[in-house]
Amino acid sequence: MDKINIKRLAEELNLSTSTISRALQDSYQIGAETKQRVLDLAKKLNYVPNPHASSLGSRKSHMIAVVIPEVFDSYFAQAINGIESVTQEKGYHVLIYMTHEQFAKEQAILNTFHSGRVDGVILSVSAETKDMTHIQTLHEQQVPVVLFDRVGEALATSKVTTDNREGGYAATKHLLERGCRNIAFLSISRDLSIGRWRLEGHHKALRDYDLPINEHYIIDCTESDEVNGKLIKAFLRKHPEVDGLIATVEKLTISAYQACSELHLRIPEEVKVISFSNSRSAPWLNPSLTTITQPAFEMGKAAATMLCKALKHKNPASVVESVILPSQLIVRQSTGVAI
Amino acid sequence: MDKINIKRLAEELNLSTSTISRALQDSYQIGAETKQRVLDLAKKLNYVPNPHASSLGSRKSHMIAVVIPEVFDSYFAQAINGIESVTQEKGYHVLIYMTHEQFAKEQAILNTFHSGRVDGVILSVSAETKDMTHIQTLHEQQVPVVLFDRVGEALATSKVTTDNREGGYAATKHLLERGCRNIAFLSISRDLSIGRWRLEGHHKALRDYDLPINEHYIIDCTESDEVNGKLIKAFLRKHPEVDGLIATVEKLTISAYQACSELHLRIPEEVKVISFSNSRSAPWLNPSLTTITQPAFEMGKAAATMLCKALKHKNPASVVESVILPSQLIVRQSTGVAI
DNA sequence: TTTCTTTACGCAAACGCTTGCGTGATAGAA
DNA sequence: TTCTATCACGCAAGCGTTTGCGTAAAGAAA
Repeated sequence: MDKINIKRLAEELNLSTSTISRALQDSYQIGAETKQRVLDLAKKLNYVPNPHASSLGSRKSHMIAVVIPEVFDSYFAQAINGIESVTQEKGYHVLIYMTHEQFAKEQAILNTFHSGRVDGVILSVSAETKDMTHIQTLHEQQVPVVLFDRVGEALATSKVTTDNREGGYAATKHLLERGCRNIAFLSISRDLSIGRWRLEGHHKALRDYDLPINEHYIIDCTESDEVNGKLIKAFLRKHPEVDGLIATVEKLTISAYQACSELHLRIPEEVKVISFSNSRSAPWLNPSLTTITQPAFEMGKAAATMLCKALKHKNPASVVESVILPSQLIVRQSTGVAI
Repeated sequence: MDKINIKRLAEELNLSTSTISRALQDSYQIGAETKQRVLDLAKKLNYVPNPHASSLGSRKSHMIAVVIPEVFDSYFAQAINGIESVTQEKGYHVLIYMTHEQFAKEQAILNTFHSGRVDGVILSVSAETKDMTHIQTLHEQQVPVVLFDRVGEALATSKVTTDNREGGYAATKHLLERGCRNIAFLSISRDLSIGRWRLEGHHKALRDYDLPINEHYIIDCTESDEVNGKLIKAFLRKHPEVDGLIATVEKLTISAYQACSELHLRIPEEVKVISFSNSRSAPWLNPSLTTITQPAFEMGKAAATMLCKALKHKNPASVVESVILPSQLIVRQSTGVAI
């Protein structure tokens, strides 16, 4: 499987490289049929033009820079800061992409990384992602990828995670110790390893306390805050016995608070809430929020460090390592402590 | 002023391009003296190697991609989302840089944009930035830049801002109507246009209400949350008459809440707080926070749209436009409303 | 039929830098 | 003095596209 470039396409189709180039650009100078042939072969061979050659030739990079003072609050924002803290000193530039939790977008994005657009990838998979072959493929083409936070466990790539099982366990244990007996678990995705581990920790804690595991107490949330709010509200109305809520991601907390507020359920008196969260404002919420917080900045830093290290290697994709950073339980009012 | 490239350097110094290239890479193959000559000339000519040519030649891009599901909360994170929403559909890739509020970093970053690393720039200047020539220079070299939020007003570039004066006015007016008479203004930078306008609106409101303008009530905050907390605390202790606080940026709110908490000052009873903020958790703070909020997502979107539009032009840097988006006063408990 | 347009494509020169290999000097070793 | 390293640099072939210009073929106009 040698280099697949424009010349290769040209030979294969008995055309000149210029024709290929123009066909790919949908130039008016190229006949419809020829265009189609080119497009077909390109797709078949999974051809992605080399962006640097394009940029060099055309004098346009198709890149725009966003320069901002800072970005904080919320897990990923902090992680980006961590990443940037090492990349900038190592002389790397960072491109940023959002999958919006869509598998298709994630695939499309990773697909543009083939012809050397980037030297490496730091990725946190989308909630929809089950199939990991697009990551595997990238890895096989020697572009190193380090997964962080939301990882694909089967993948033989570098990983940075937190002790999610322990986190789920600690969260549940804390609620149990505060007297909760009917704990609902707000989940974003059953597929995400992160969610699975947290759930497993949750179950383990329940077992350790000889409590039953109730499938109905696991609420599968969606992308939409609005929908989630309704979901949680409906759930709480249907299950008035529920006295504890575990939000597996930050955003669900807001929906939960909102739902409780609308139902006039008092936190923590009637329902206690704990969340996996990295929000700086957790201490200042009403009531202040008990959290399991991850070392977001450090995780970003670790991911970037691992990637940069790999990149110095002759065979970057071959150097894989994993770290698991500890998360931290921070007790506040939402689980019923006095000030 | 023609193209300044490696060949040009070579001719100028009577060396070969390979020598130049190696000298710039600090290769062991090049003598110290020669290296220095090259470096000197490069600096003198403000030479920046073309990254695409480098990447093409060396087969490494020095770029890493960060792919994440989403990033929300806080102004810049939301703005990035807005930017990405248009760039992804227009086929641009976005590089992200953090200045950490340092002028030197901002300069250094923009400096790498010369040899076409990017087609355009979306920038929000750092708090330290007074001199705007680095931006001007970029603009003159035909790389279009659109300033957003924190702009340099003298610059003839595109801009996206909010009606900061009106915001400052509205915030002050609101506090005055709630009965405040001694309002402190927490500022991050006197240089930032954004701060100046907000302050001006603040002053105008005071004048309209026939109240004196007290210079001592303007607190110049720093980068450090810790320092800011102390600053505010010390201020409040020294000025017990102060009954209103305007935080010009989100992060100062946390420091303010903290300071009040430590001094056992009750919000809103003793001190009312209003903040320019985009935090999603504002409604859930304790007490919930009255805010002037900017349309962050829309601003990012507008900036990216303007940039993309300019980029289609033959002479991108020449197309400049400005939009001013309205901010919104959202009244909550921190300024004393009942639930 | 001749001439003029289109249409559809190929040629080849950039684009600006990297890098393997080669080579003349200089220096130390024998 | 001769031989062998080492040093310091130049040659030139890439890297994979883009694009201005040229042209054969085919159809339209005359």
